[in-house]
Amino acid sequence: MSLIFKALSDPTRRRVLEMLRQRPMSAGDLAAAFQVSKPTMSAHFAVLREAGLIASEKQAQSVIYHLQMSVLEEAMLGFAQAFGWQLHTVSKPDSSPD
Amino acid sequence: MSLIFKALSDPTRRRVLEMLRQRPMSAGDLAAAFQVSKPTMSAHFAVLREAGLIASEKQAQSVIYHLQMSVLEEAMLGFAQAFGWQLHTVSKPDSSPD
DNA sequence: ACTCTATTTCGATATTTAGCTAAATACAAA
DNA sequence: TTTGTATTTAGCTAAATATCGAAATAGAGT
Repeated sequence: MSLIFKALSDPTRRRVLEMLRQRPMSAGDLAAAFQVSKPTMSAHFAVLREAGLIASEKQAQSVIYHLQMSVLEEAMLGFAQAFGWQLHTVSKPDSSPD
Repeated sequence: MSLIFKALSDPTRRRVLEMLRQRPMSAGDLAAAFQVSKPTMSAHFAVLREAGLIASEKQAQSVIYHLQMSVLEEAMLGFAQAFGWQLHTVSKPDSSPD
């Protein structure tokens, strides 16, 4: 729980999660969306990975990250419960029409 | 949002919030529930206060802290929304019968 | 075997954090 | 006004974090 909240305490990392909610993305594509250096972004990815919030697969030269929605959801669920709230899924974001 | 998640990233501070969900408590009573020194607890209170999660009134010698439930709730609500969840209040804890 | 691209690791520095003890403050009470 | 109780501030250390540029690694393509 601490690792997850720590990961969420940085706005860059929260935005990464929101971006990954739309679709999986490569480290480079994600990094391009922010002002900081790639090594810094790589460190942010590591924090998110260690919290279990994202996972990656290698694809050719690229590393593709994707959100581990269930981990985020269970953490929020547990926390919400402790404060007398209930959490439920409303919708997934639109996927691009094909 | 960052201040709130930062505040929540420490287990001591999360437990303080849970205790204050039951009832307002003095700094000393709260501190007595943990192993760490009172100055350390005071620093934790400061972090929670700066995040807006708790507030205090002076009462004689004591400082009574209470949870700012609405701040916590709005933060969670906003975050939940960004991930397609909905949050709603289920119950308040039992107050002592009189 | 090179070379290019993508990403991470390394090494450095600066800042923040959590913890402590000792000292200061605030207020009550004697 | 001195004493006692509650809490915070000050000053410190050790550990963790965020950031960078440079170097290392991994794969693909030539």
